[in-house]
Amino acid sequence: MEYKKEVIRFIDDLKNYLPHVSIDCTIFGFHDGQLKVLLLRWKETNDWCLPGGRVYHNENLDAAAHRSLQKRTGLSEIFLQQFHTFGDVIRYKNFSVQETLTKLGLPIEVGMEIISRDVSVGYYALVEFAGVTPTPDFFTEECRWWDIDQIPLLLFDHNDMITLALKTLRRQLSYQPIGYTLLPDKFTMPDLQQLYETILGQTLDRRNFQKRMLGYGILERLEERKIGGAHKAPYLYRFNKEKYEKALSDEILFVG
Amino acid sequence: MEYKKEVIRFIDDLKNYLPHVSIDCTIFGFHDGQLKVLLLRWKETNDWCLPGGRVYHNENLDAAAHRSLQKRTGLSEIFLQQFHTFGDVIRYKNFSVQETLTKLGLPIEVGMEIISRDVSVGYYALVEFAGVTPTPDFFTEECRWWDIDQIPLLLFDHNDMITLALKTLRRQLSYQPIGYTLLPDKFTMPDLQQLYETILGQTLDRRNFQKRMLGYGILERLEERKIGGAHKAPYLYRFNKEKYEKALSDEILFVG
DNA sequence: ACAAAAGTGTTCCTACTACACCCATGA
DNA sequence: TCATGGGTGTAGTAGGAACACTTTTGT
Repeated sequence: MEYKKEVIRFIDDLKNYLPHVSIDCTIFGFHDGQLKVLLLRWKETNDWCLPGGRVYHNENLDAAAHRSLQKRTGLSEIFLQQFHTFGDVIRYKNFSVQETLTKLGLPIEVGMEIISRDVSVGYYALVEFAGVTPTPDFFTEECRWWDIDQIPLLLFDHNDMITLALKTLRRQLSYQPIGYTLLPDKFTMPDLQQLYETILGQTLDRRNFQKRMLGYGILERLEERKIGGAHKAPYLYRFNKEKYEKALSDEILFVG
Repeated sequence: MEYKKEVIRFIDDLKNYLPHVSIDCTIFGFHDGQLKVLLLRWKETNDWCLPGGRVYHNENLDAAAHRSLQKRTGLSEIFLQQFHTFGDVIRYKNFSVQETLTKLGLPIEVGMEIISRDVSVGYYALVEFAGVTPTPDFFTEECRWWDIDQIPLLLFDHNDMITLALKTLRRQLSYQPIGYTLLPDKFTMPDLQQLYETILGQTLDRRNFQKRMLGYGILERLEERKIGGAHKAPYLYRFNKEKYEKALSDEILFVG
């Protein structure tokens, strides 16, 4: 009964959105030396997909992406970047509408909305792992992080989206700094290096990496700390926000 | 009478397209040492804009872009690249619907369609200037090239689109070769250099430029020719298509 | 013969790469 | 005390940048 009410509300809500336009977000997080992506599992199924959303009639595209992301992660200020719009007619690989609707107990009306041909604008986000509260949405009952190299077969064309998001992120790394929104406020140089190595999928020289990073002048060194770890205690660093923003807009050539 | 019939056909045709989704193309050409963009002038007005189009319900986004472009330029095989999707609610700067509809003698029904909130996918194309037959569409009566640095104030957010298209093109130049579709089949090294200089907006060293270009192994030198010009006759070159395509997909680091 | 453009090669310097030793800490 | 990881500096090298003279052709 309660569920039925929700469905009605959902269908009603659809009128408020632009038809045929959707957004999907590849949300990158970093934890335990692993690059991770936030995925959702549909109710009553074992099918996973990217978090997404729709756009209100009077809402900017970027605002819609931020709104969706905020709902899924609880975060409001995040690095969010549009990277590609997916507009093929056939975007529904690995997806049996009939089956899913039956499992969800949804009327065909909803199904038609779901499978209506959408042009989907792809965004990727870089968020601080620890600050995220994964939250499922109406269609889904589980929301959790997946290691980037263990992503299962996803619904729709979402595997392609993640692949292209990662490719774009890697390229972005070559002309913009990264890390401000992926790392906690204070972090060590090895932390930062591990992040870069994980994104790029290759190891980097410790000394050269440090030289380069410091050379860009966007880092501030604090006191020694990093208590708790074994071995020699590494320094903690923090991004200088102003200089970081400037480097972002200047598109300085970075790691390549 | 004939006009009225066309309007009816136009309105009827709208049903075949995805609502709220459009595409716009920044078509770059190169002539007389100038980078140029193809613009359209609306009937009965002095308002210019980018060529664009809509997407059929069963048509891929890229296909729609190619189709629109083909209509405007007569070219079918062109380099076409999606670069950004423009999704702000307010994309209608410099545009008085009322006034324009009156001038065009169009019913309000058409006006509503025109000003309905669209998410527009931006593409840019690189075409060979000489091969293009600029062709106006239903709403426009003039279609011609404009020098990139003399673009007037355009309708909608089309000035922003051109700016971002050029920025993306410049960046693309740093990791992909350019020129295959912008230059005629045979061209001289100074031609190619002029193209690069025009796009980048800066002069380059003749010798270093030649060394680098030849170094990438995508050019074939032909016989001396380039008849007609004064002074020493430069060699003609041609792109090696296979190697060019490979360089495109490899994303080798190029001029930066 | 001269002016204007094109062909070609070398030197210089910067920036990235590779690499080794010492220090701090927990077990 | 030893193993592990972190802090730091230097030498080598490859590739981009700067640069000059000769050749061709039309006027």
